[in-house]
Amino acid sequence: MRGYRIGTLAKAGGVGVDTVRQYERVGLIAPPPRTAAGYRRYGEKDVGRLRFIRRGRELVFSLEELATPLEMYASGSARAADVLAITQGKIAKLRMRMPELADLEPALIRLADDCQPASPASECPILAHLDGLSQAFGPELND
Amino acid sequence: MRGYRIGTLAKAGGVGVDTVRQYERVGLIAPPPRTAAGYRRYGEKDVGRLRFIRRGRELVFSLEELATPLEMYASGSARAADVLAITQGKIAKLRMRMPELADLEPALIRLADDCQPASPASECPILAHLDGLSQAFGPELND
DNA sequence: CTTGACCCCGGACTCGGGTCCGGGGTTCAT
DNA sequence: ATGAACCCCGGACCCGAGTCCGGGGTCAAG
Repeated sequence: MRGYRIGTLAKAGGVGVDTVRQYERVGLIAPPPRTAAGYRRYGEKDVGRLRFIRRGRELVFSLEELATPLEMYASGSARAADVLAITQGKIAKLRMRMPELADLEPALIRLADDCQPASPASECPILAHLDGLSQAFGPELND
Repeated sequence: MRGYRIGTLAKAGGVGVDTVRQYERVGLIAPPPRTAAGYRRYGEKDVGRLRFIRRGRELVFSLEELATPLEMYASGSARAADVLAITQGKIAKLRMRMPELADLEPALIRLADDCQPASPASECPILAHLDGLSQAFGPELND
């Protein structure tokens, strides 16, 4: 019998069997054809799709965010303009977050380098910096 | 009476009142002193701390991940080495994710530019690319 | 001295994303 | 033809991170 069954697919995609079924439930993966006995049978494309989802999850994307384009693709009905809009929204979000992440890494590295491993935490520059973040914003709130 | 009360703090930190209390519950923010009437009274440091948490949340960090360094700081007991270890772990994680994000953005932009907004989704290059991700991995699983 | 805005608390609820359970069928190699 | 390994299903359960509720106290201004 041709194709993957759910366990094989799950392994290939790096997720659990339950997770695959979950994805099907929420509509992220189309209900596959079944064998006579009712077993799900998946193809090569499903492996790719599953990997894509997992990859997306590992980054920033919610299942819902992944669902929309996949869904549109499945029903050949959606217009590309819609996809474009979604994509641009995603880009905007990434734009906002990326520099913060980019800033963070070297800062952490520098701080880690400065660390005197034996000293008490109260002298740790990482923590000092962490605390220092409270500056740079100047609120004048007082009740 | 000196200091912020919870509503003011929440506003300053850009979160809800309930969220502040939630953070206190889970130990991310120390229980502040209270007025005679039982109102929480916060200081400048708390504003910074709250902002730090929110900032962290907006990126990739879970509350738990944020808790550890904050906690260590609170109890001056922790050794800087521990903080260093945590920080380096974080850096490693960022290293893994950053390039993926960095790759993603221009790819999305390029694809968006290519989009013919009026065409059916089946011709959308974004979706094509999405589907194309299934290549680049070559599994030889078959049962 | 009332009104409205604020605060207290604990517990319940939501939502997303899984993960586990249990009773039962299928497949396949030995 | 029997046991291990796999699959079915639905529903229960879990966790993180909030968010809402409801009954009650506080406080300042009009």
